[in-house]
Amino acid sequence: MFPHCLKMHKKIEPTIHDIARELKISASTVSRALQNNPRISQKTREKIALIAETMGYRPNSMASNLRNKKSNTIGIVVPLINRYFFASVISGVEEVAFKAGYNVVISQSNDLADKEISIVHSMLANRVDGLIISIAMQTTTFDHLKIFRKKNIPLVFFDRVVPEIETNKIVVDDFMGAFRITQHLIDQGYQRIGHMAGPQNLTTYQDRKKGYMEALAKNGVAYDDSLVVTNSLTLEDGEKAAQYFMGLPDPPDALFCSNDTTALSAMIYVRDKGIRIPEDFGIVGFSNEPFSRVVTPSISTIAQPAFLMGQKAAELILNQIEHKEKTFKTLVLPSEMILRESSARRK
Amino acid sequence: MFPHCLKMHKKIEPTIHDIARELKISASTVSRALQNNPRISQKTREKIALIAETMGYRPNSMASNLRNKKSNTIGIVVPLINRYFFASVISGVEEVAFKAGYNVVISQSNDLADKEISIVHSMLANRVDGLIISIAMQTTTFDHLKIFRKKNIPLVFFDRVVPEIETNKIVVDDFMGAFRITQHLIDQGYQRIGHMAGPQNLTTYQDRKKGYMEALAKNGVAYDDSLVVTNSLTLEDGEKAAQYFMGLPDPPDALFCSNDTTALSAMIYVRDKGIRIPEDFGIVGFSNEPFSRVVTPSISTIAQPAFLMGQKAAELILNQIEHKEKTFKTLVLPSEMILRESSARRK
DNA sequence: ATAAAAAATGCAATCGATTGCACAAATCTA
DNA sequence: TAGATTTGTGCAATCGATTGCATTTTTTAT
Repeated sequence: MFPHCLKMHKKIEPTIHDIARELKISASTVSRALQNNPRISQKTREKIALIAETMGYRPNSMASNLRNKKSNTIGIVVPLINRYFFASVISGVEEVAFKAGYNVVISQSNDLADKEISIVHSMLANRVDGLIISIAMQTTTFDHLKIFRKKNIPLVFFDRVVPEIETNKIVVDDFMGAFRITQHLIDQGYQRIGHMAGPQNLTTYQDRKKGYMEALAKNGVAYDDSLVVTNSLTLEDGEKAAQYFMGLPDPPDALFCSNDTTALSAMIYVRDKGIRIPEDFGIVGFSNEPFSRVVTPSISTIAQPAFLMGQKAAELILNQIEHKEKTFKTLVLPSEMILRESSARRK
Repeated sequence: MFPHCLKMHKKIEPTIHDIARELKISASTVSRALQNNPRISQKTREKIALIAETMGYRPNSMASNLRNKKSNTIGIVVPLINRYFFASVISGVEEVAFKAGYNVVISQSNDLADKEISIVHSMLANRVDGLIISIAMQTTTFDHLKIFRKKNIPLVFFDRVVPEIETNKIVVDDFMGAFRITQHLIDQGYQRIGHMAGPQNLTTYQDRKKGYMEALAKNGVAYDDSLVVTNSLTLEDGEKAAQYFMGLPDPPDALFCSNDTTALSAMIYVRDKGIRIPEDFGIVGFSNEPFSRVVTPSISTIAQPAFLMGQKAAELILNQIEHKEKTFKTLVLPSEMILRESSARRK
């Protein structure tokens, strides 16, 4: 209505057209100059850069995203942001993505399938250039993820992967980690080793259980179903399971828990029963939570390179986005066994 | 070139124009129908919804963002994503933002001023509708944040705020928390209480120190500069400081640390010297890190409602974005004192 | 049946950056 | 110096959704 009013609203962002008008040239030239297109002479480029600077010009990424059909955004979906493992992965993704000029949009499923589906659809609508995801415990259908394959949008699974979808995946060597730490318990002289297993719809927990079973088998120990409890691996689950184990007629003398949380609560339960750890009872966990190192006794566990996992996930997805990499890999990152007090029976 | 080829590339996303063509109506009508604009008849609206559904239409948010000059995105910048406190805040922000239909883009400054500035500029270029930030330890200039005030882009500080910038802020009652926990130490009969202070350019750590000093003053205890160490509050800093304290001719018999990390490392140092905690030496921290509850002895500390803080931050920024709220508040969330073993001298 | 009012739809410009192609200017060649 | 190159700029369409205004269609009133 009153075009001159624009002068009053200093907050209005300058565009390439404003720069063009200022210099009495065309917007195309400005656009090209700002991209350092060699077709524009050095002289004009400098002139334009100067004006852009003084006007406080910042390219409107919504406009260029639209034109380029590229959002420069990577989506990441995790069950819960404030879980150390996931936060570390996110941290790794962010680091690599930021350096490459990408934004990271984040969402959490709270381990609920419905929320996950809703999030993923929202990411699709927002035209993320790629999605990095660790699926929710609850998730059992995968149509929302198959869309990515159909539409050829880069997709990377980490940690909790979907076997039936062919795409890039990054996992930790759960099997090997579980195998080695179970072997470690055996080496320490523990005889009856129980296992706290996680939801068996997730391959990670399947593999941990398999590793446990394999170690037993390798050592000629018969598998005993009563020594395996499957639950959701919460603090409470750990305590309940410990109660079950210690109530058995022939209780175990060691426990391999599928995460550190349950290892901790089980440990506290056992200790409060007056049983000495590690002398009378050994406990090991999985994941190397920050607390595992500092509790007493400190908990032996398997460290997963979470930050590295995030970096690798970002690299993989950037490769797909920018180099149109077509082949899919499954990266298996080595896990690291960290031996601490909770299982150190033999010095 | 070969328009019919489009049929081969099923991956091409349908637009409102495709829907319009299909129904031989105009794109405007489709657009309005999809927004449930009452100007479009019920009949056509249903027809359009049906076709949109079968074509798998998803609005291109880049296009509507451009047109509406709104990104539907909230930026959040934290020093480090995988720190429990920050991860919890992010989690809270995400929850509220997602429900309101906003995306959350995340970045970490690694406590580096330069990276923070770079991130903030990138968020500006990406036209976030608002920014939630906890500044880096290193940050000492604030031009990159003042831009938001100038351009009238909603900005919310949390935890680590900038006093000189007038905007919405959310902090925990650091002063009160520090005061109460110092008072607690005094009540437990500790006589010489040291303080491990954090970087004094951050108000949070200033306030914690002030609370400590106030508690001493209230109880007629003279402030002793040699009992205060200021550092960056890392694990190593905590150990070094503990070493310093215990080497004093007249060492303290209790320590109020500005975070749990240093409380832990100091505690380990002191304990390893054969000093009994809490009998001979009391230690309290700040932040209620997950490990504080499970270490031995467990650490008394001040809990900050991180998740709530994130929710409130999101609510504040959404209010500014959507209701153009002009007035600024500073929300002071109550901190909670959590008493545990490390300071429980008197039963 | 007809004018007037109301309802439904379409046209065309817009948001800001990008880019193929055309055109103009500068430089070079003979 | 005319003609051929090379170099530098501009025009106008495009990306997909939105919206003020105009136009068409339907409904209501007379």
